[in-house]
Amino acid sequence: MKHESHALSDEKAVDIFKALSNQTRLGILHMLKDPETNFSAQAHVIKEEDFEGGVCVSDIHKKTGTSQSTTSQYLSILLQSGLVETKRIGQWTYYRRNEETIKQLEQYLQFKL
Amino acid sequence: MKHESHALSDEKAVDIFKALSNQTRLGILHMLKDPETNFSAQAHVIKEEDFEGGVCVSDIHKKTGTSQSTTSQYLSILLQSGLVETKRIGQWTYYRRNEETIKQLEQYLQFKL
DNA sequence: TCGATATATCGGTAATTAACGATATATGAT
DNA sequence: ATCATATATCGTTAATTACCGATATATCGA
Repeated sequence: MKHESHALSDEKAVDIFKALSNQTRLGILHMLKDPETNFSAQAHVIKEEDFEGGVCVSDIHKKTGTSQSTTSQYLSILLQSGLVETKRIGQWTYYRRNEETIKQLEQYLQFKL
Repeated sequence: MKHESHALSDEKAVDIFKALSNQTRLGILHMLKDPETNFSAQAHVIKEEDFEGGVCVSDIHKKTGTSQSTTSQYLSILLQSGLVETKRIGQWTYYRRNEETIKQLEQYLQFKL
């Protein structure tokens, strides 16, 4: 049985809006929407490891035009807001969109904003 | 003939997210969703003046818990982002939600984010 | 065990935002 | 013309955010 997604609080929504208030972070979210086309074939997306759509930090870093540390921090901001989720596999940390939160944000806009 | 609402650019979307990244400004937008219940009956919403749903700055100020100047600035931020529209009538400046922009933001979330 | 690679964290400076009180400006009433 | 009310703007300080380079940590391969 799949648990229901409960509605976002205003405080949580503000956190998400803050995370989205930056061109680079918004760009990361865009790229992660279609990893196949946005990242090179040799990107370390290991299908067997059950984290489909995940992209490692260094691949994201190459695309952002910001430093490695900034990329890492931005990913952590996106993570804390719930917009992405993460999994460590070996020496890599993969990030992918959390579509559940994104759906909740859509609902917030439609019904609560 | 009604002109089409064109899609938001990423830059414009970031501006809107910035405007929404603050509890007070988000609260103003919420209040303006239902002016009848959120503002006193004697609020200066003059129907003949053709700006239905508009609420004047001082009425909004009373509800926000911030100073008059902060309220005014926050309204100006919301205005610049396009989330509200404004009309001066006599000595009052009325603000109301710009549902067109809000709809565009919903579309942005659904199709571009 | 020793490097090499991947990522996170720390410590910093510059820029932006939050929020205020004081003041300027615009309008309306007397 | 003068005063009162409504709103905007200015000038300020504190807090937060945008980044960075340097360094710490974790994992892999030889």
